[in-house]
Amino acid sequence: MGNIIVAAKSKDSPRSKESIREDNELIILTAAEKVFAKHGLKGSTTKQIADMAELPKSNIHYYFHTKLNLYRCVLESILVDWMKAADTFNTFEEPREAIRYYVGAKMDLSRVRPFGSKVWANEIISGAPEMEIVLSSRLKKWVDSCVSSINTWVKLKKIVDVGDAHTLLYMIWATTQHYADFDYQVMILNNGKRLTDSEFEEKKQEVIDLILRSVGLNP
Amino acid sequence: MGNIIVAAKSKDSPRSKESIREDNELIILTAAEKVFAKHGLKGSTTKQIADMAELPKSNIHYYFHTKLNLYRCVLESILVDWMKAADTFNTFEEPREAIRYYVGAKMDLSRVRPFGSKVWANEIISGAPEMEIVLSSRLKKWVDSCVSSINTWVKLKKIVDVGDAHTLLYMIWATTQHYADFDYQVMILNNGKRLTDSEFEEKKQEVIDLILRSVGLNP
DNA sequence: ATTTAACTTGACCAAATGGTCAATTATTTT
DNA sequence: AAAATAATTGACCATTTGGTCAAGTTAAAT
Repeated sequence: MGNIIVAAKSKDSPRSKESIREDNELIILTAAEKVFAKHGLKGSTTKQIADMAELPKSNIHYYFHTKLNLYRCVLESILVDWMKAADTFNTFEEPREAIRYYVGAKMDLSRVRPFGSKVWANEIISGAPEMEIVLSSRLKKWVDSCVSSINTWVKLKKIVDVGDAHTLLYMIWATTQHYADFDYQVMILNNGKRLTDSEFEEKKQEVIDLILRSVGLNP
Repeated sequence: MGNIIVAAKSKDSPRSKESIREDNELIILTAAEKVFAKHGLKGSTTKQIADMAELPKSNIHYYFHTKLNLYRCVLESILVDWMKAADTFNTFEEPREAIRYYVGAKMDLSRVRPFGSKVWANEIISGAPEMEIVLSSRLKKWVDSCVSSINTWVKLKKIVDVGDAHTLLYMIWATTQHYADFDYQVMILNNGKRLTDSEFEEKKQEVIDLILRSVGLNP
């Protein structure tokens, strides 16, 4: 994420239609992610998104038809990154490594794409009216497999008995996403200064250690 | 919270002006809390709030003047409960009891007043435009004292060295508030059924145990 | 009983909003 | 080069919105 490189307009080398569409869709998606993160679906206006994207409002409608459709596209695009991080959980046999990498990946995501996390947070807080299906199918499935991994670790006495595995999972999600969703509060309580990269790395390690200890593993 | 008892209108016993105001303010605040929780400040309409309160829209403006003012009142009223729970943290000498009671109190709050938690979550996600002062004064002060308690425990070797005490605090906040803010997701992942009271008590205990272990305390 | 103050509410309004459309420009295809 | 397709954008519109107001009703004060 971050910077988007836009080819400078020039009479000499016209941009191809394909790249125009790709560029503009990305510009709009990025702008929309920011605006939706701050104001939610209903609170965001197409005008705001257009201004953020530095494009006329009609242009937004040309590429995404309706605000609701754009919103859904934003959510979907975030989900891609989210699922990548999710995969790391099941690629490690040992709980120490699985937790370490998964928590790390989720912390990184909070750092790199905070707006995306906020859009999803807003969506779920308001009852997931647009993404209920995703939650009850794709997410549910992943969570189930994750829960059974944790239960296996408990049975093999590799970690402490945590009761319902969901509780552990929620703690991981909540704690890591806190640094994205509530970044503003984190900043204020850090004496008004945004965490530097190295500070953030420290916190990441602290979170990993806390969670490892919470399941009885010595970091 | 929960049910609001409204005196039945009757020609025989007219309600006093004072109680009319008190009743209506509470009815409106409660309705607004629900609506703001679901749609955020900008996404909520005074009409929605009026409908939820079963009062004409003009009535909302009569009591609270503007939507923004009503929103601020809702946030303030939630803060009262929030600060009560916060007090429990500093009323115990020993970390085990302090954590146990504070986490328990926050979990109870998530259960009893989920809408309030969501309104605050929305406010902070969108950059705390209305409540920045509260965060950087009242909350900051409380957090500072809380951090020094934790640091003392570390020095006295009563708990493990957790690094930055804020990290522990954020984990507690995030995990407990998850059950309010993301209650819908919790429900979906609980096979579409809302947690029963006894299930919730189980989760509460699991959360407490996880957090105690995370600081090296045996539950 | 009468005056005063507080509560109630439908009608109304200016501003903002999501979305459409037709006219124009730019690229691609034939 | 001409026809066809895609991108751009200002003007426009119906609907929704926060908020006002004046006319009515109810309770309190004299």
